[in-house]
This record gives sequence, structure tokens and C-alpha cells, in this order.
Amino acid sequence: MTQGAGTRWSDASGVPEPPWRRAPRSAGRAPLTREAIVEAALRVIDADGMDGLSMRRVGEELGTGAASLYWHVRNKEQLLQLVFERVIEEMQLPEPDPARWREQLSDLADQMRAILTSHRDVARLSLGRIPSGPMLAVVNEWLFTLLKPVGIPDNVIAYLGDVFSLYVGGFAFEESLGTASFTGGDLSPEQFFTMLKDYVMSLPAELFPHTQRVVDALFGGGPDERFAFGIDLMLRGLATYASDPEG
Amino acid sequence: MTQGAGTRWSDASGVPEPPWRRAPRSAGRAPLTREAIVEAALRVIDADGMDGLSMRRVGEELGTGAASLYWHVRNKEQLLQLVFERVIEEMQLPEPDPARWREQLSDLADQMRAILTSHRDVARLSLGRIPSGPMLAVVNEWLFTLLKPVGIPDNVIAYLGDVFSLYVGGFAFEESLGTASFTGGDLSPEQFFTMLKDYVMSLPAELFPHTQRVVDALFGGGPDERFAFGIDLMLRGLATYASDPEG
DNA sequence: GTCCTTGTCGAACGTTGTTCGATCAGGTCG
DNA sequence: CGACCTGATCGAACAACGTTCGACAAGGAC
Repeated sequence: MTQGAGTRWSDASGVPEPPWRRAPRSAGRAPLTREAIVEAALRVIDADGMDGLSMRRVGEELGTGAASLYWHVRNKEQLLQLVFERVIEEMQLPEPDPARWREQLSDLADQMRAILTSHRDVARLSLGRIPSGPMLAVVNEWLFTLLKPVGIPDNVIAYLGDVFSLYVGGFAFEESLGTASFTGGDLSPEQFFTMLKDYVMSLPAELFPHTQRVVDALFGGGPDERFAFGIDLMLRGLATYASDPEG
Repeated sequence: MTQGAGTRWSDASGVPEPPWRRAPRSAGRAPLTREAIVEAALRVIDADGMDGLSMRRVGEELGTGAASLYWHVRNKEQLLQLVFERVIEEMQLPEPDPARWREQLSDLADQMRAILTSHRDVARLSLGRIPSGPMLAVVNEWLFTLLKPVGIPDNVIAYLGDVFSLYVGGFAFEESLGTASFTGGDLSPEQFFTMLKDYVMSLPAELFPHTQRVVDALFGGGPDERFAFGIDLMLRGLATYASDPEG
């Protein structure tokens, strides 16, 4: 197989087109914007989870490579922050009604958890992050108009958002992890919990009377029930700050 | 350069010693045990944080390579679980005194937080993990002997450990992150918070009256204060379950 | 001496985040 | 029109990562 002078070397995989025949690099796809990248990243997360999210995978989702993303986004960390804020924007606040403050707070927590878990394990982004967009001020103002009439002190409301989002985010995070990492192993949640239960029951009875008595409640109970308990605990605590618990 | 039968081929980088002259591979260092590996990993975390923790780095800490660890540990995930359990074992429970249940619970939370933050950002291991060792049963039994005399229902105590450890672990986790990831950027926490404060104050005043009024409380307040508030909130909620709030 | 088990370890594989330099498209100015 | 610049794209490469493989060593059992 001889080649004339001036022709390009071809490797075994195929002969490249000459430059003037090559299609433009971004032919037939949507323009690369920051929003499109965030949306693509979220699509990858929904499909493959956070572990499946790589810059190359996001690029592939957009019909390009990883390097092209770095013009619009500083690094992966910033992309994650943008994805987080994009998810938080899905929240929808009802008209605040102080007479039903408990119910509305509980509903908000449920909604937040639902949004986080609906995007696989996106909840692990929520810890240590603050939405730097308008959502922060909006939610905070909503909390004040809801709880101020109930008589809850300012500084309590000011701190409340943190504690609530920490609990909800943390819970959704744990929920998304499953039990995969518990023993570095390959057990199903049921197997793991019965193993743990058996272990607890095998301990000396005189040392752990209470624990063994309630072992079913300890490891039983669905995530919904456990989540609701934590919210209820905090709402009860919040009510003790109220001068007018009924609004 | 001829080689006799049975000698090893040498590559360009250097001629190997003959086998009978080579020192034993694990000469002059402590034997490689699972405990030693966990301890070395913890040393690496204390020095370089979780991001600096790689299998190669742990191996180096022990005077060997990464591959040698895999005989004693299934994978990195399992090593992390072992490190987590090792850290949890640092907890020390006082004699439970139901008359001082609030104080003792608060102290326990403080201690837990102190242990987690004392090992850099080891707190990020705590989320989604359950200590599979004896500590789980010990802490649970401690909670029951402390809170049962106060009249708190069984199922409340059973769920309490989860909620508390979630809050403490989540808080310590956020604390360890600093504000590095907030904007994918390079701002100090102070710069970031004043930036956020300025942004909130620049919003239309008629839309965010409360938020702008308490903006200092929102972004101010040290971590100790915020942590204590969350604990206090949960303790107040817990007290509402008690039939005998004073023990 | 031969076999087997318990460890040890260098080299390699595939994947990751990120950077560099070349290149292209489109607009602006002389 | 051509020269120049700027915004954007992308292939190739780099260093680091977790993990696997196969070769090898030491020590006990028969």
C-alpha cells in the first residue's frame, strides 16, 4: 500500500477527511451555554447518579468533549454548585398561613426531601452548600412571615433555615446512599439489618436490656416514618419558643 | 552482557540485585495489619484531610505500596468504614444521670462534634454510616437508661440516636467544608458572607423586610452558637415527650 | 524435597479532573 | 478585500486515582 507525496499518514483505524471537507465541530447540536451544561449534568445525574457524573460524560451528553465545558464553567466544583442551585429552584412555597405553621413547615420539608430524592443522590450536594441565588432570601422571608405572627423570636427563625435544611439534606443524603457502604460489602439492606439485629441479640442480655427489648423499633420503621419523626421533634421544639402556639 | 540461566532479566532502568542479596521486602518496618492500616489512614487524614487520603498515600505512610493494602482490606470503601468506626470508638459516655438528661445529651453532642472535627473532615464519613461494632448498642442502651426514667416513650428513644447523629455529623461535615465550595471559588468565608449580605441588602426592600432587618443574625453567629441552637431545639422537642421533664 | 497457604509488591489498566495549544467562526477596522 | 482580534471549540496530553494481575517470598505440613 503506497502513498503519494503530500497525502497524510493514515493509521489503522481509518483515513481522516481533509480539513476543508470536515464538518464544523459543533454541527447539528444546540449551542453550548452554561444552562445547557447544567441541564445536561442533571440529566446525567438522573440517569447514572453522582458517581456516574464526570466531565467527559457531561460533554458526551452534549455531543462534545470534556474540554469544551471549561470555557463556560470554572471547574467541576462550580458545576456541582450550579446543579445544586438549579435543583433548589424547583421548590415551590405556598402562601404562608401562620394558623397552619406546623403543617406548612412539615409540608415544606417533605417537598424538599421529595425534590432531592427525585434526582437520585443529588442530596449529597446539599451539605455544606448555600444557595447563593434569590432562593435563600425568598425562603427566609417566607419563614419570617409564617413564624413571626406565632411569636417566635427573630434569632430563632434566623437560625431555623440552617437546621432544617441540614436535617432534610442530611436525611436525603443518607437515604440515597442505601446501605452499600456499610460494610464495604454486597449485602441488601434487609440482610444487613437482620445481621445487625442478630448481632445485638447475641450480646449479653444483662448489659443491653432496653436495646434488646426494642430491637425491632430500632432497625425497623420505614424512611418516611423516621423522617417524619425528626421533623416532628424539631417542630415540637420550635413550638416551645412560640408565645402564641396557635398563630 | 551475558546472563546465566536462572538470573532475572534487567530493564534499562537498573540492574536488579540477585535474589539472595535482596533485602526482605518488608524489612525494618512494623508488620502490616488491618489495625496498622486504619491507624495510618487516620494519620493521613489528620495531616492532609480526606481529599489527601489515597491508597498510595496510606501505603507510603507504612513504607510500602498501595497494592499491599488490598490483602487486608477489601477496598477503599471498607477502609473508610473502618476508619469511621475507629473514630467513633473515641467516644466516652458518662454515667447516665436522668436528673441531668438535658445537660448530658448536650455534652454528648459537643463531645461527638469535637471528636469529628479533631480529625479534620472525617465527619463526611459519618453520614450514611452506622457503626457496626459494639458502640451502636452501647450508645443506644445509654440513651435508654438516661431517658426512660424521664418518661420518654420507647419508640422516641429508638429513633433519637439517628436524628442526633445525623445532626451532629451533618453539622461537623458542613463545618469541615468551610466555604471553599460555595462559588467554586477562592473567597474567604468573611468575603463570601459579606458578599451574600450585600446581595441580600440590594434586593427590593418591600419584598424582603424581615430578611433585611435580621441580616446580621442570619449570616453572623459563630459555629458554636449555631450548633448549640440546633441541639437546644431538639432537646426542647424531646422534653415535650417526657412525662416527667425533671427526671 | 515438595506442596500449600499467607503475604508482599512492581507494573499495568482504565478512568478521573484539568490544562495546553491549535484551530475555527464571526465580527471589526483599515 | 485582507488583517486582526475575540469568543469558542476540541484533540491530545498529564498527573493522580482505585484496583487487578501475576510474580515472588517466607514458613509450616507432610
